[in-house]
Amino acid sequence: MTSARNPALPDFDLERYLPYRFVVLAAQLSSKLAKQYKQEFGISIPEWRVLLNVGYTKDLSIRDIEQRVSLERSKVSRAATKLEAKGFLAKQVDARDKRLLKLTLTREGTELLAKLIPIAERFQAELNQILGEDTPALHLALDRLMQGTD
Amino acid sequence: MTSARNPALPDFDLERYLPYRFVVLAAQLSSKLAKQYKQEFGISIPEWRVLLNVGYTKDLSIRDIEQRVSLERSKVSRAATKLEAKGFLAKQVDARDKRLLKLTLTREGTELLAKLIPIAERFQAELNQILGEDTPALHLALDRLMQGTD
DNA sequence: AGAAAATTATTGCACATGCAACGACTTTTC
DNA sequence: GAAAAGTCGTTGCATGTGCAATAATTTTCT
Repeated sequence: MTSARNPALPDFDLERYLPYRFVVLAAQLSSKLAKQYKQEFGISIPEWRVLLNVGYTKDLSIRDIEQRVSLERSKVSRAATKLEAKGFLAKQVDARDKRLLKLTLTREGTELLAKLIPIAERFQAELNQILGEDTPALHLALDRLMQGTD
Repeated sequence: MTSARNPALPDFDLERYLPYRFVVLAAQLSSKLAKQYKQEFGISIPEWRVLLNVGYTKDLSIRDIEQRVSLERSKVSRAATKLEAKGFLAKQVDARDKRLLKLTLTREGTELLAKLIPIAERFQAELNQILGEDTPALHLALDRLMQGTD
C-alpha cells in the first residue's frame, strides 16, 4: 500500500513510523484538553502544568519545575508570570538563596486547580476505557522509551 | 510520593498521567530527529513530512497532505513553499481543478529524501531495540487510541 | 444558465516558542 | 577575601504557529 513508486527511494511506511505516531497522537490528546482548559478557564498547557506542580509541592522554584516537567525555563517563567497576574500564584524570593523563587498557589489558584483536576481525571479514565487491558502494557512501553532515549 | 499536601486538592499523579507522558515523550523523540535534520540538511519537521508524502505518492495536493499527516493547511502550504524555494519540489496547478496543486519532487528533492530515510529507519530500529518484544503491544495501543479519540 | 454555497491554497496577524544574552546572586578557586 | 566561574530567573529577538479572512475556482441548486 505504501510502496515506493519512485525507484530511487527505499520503502518507507509512515503510518507505522513510531516517532510520527507519537507526535500525532500526543498533539491530538493534548489539544483536546487544551481547548477545554483554554475556553472554560483561560489556562494554557504550560500554565496548567505549572499550576499542577506548584499545587502538589511546596515552594518550588522555576528551575525545579523545568526539570520535573521538561518544560523550558522561559516557558515556565512566562507561565508563572501569567498565573501571578491572574492571581493564581504568588512569587517570593527565597531568603537563603536570593536567586531562587518560591512559588505558591493562592487560594484562588487552589480553587482553580481543584476544578481542573477532575476534568483531567475524567479524560484519563476515557483513555483507560479505550485501552482496556492493554493499559499496563502501554505504560511499560512508555517507561522503556523514556529510560532509553535519555 | 506524589501525595497531596494541600487538603483542598484531590490526589493526582502527573507521572502516570497518560496525555502528559505522551506529550513529553513525543517531544523528546521528535526533537532528537529534528535537530539532526535541521543541522545537517536545513529541513524542519513539517518540511520532512511533506517531502516524505510527496516522495511516495504522485501529484499530491496540499489538502491531501493535510488530511494524511494531520498537519495544518497553512503549515503544509508554507513548508511546500520553502521546499520549492530550496529546489526540492515543484508546484503545478492541476489542469482539471485549478484550485488544486500537484506537488512533485525534483531530482534534488528525491536525492535528499534518499538520504533522510535511512536516518529515520535507523532511529526506528533503535526504538524497536529498546522496546523489544513489546513493540507490537505498543502499536496496538496506539491504534486503539488513534481510533478512539477521533 | 446564473446565483449561492462550498472548496482550495495563501496570507496577515496576534501570539507562542526556543535560544542566547543579561543582571543578580552564589560557589569555587587561588 | 577578591576574582572567576557557575547558577537562577527574565527578557529580546527571530522564527514558528493557529486561526480567520481572502481570492480563485468548482459544485450545487433553482
